[in-house]
Amino acid sequence: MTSGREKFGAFIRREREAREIGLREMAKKIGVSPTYMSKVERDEFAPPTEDKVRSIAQILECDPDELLAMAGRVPSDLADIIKRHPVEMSALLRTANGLSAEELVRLSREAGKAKGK
Amino acid sequence: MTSGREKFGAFIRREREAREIGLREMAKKIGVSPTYMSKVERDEFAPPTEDKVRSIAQILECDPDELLAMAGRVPSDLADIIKRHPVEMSALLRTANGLSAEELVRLSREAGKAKGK
DNA sequence: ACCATCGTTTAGTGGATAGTTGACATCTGT
DNA sequence: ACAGATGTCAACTATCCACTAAACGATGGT
Repeated sequence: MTSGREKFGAFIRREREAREIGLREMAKKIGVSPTYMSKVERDEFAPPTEDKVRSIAQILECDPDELLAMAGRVPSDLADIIKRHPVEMSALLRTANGLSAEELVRLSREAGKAKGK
Repeated sequence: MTSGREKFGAFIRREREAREIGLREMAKKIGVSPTYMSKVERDEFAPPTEDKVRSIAQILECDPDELLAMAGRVPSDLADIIKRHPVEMSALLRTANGLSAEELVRLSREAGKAKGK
């Protein structure tokens, strides 16, 4: 099994059709050719660059971070954050790995408190 | 501080020379040509792939996460972790941004407690 | 003097990434 | 009937990326 998760292309096709946007219209808004869009939506081509994925997220009104994850990309601002404190952030992420979504939210709140001081 | 602004190439050259390892020897251990090594160390070429950066870190006995950060790369295991909970992890990282190293260590311990249950 | 070793220069390669163009069949409304 | 919009196919292409080969000049030891 490649992944239990839905593929990037399949997801955006479904969401696009749900919003009754044509493939050509979508392609135009993003700034790519319809052909390319078609191949991406059928997962025949890899997902496009970060800026285009963000643009898609905006059009489909879905979370950019989630869509970028589906695209197999780390949001560039997160990459920058990690770069500022590589050792501590790596440790944090590795420890946070395996926590549930709820626990992660709690942890974020904890971080927010430290910051708010 | 482990100088935040030093370039990848300059850093590994300094560390390599400090350990009295020849450029050719280093290149051989990593599995690249001396030519390439030379250019990388003078920051004329971009840092190599993750596996080679990790191999360099081991030879120079320095932190792989830190070296990968200097190389402008996000460790692939961290990318995977983010991918598992994109929304929560993105929120966590963005909130954690701006915290000091000490506060980040405290936060990691907090995460460890939630996990250790 | 010799030459081995050092890092460097010049020039190039093979594969991946991120797309494009133009023609094509298939529906849909008038 | 046919005009227009829909998605799709085959066939490129351009630019990076990650790296190599061969020859080069400077340095140090015997």
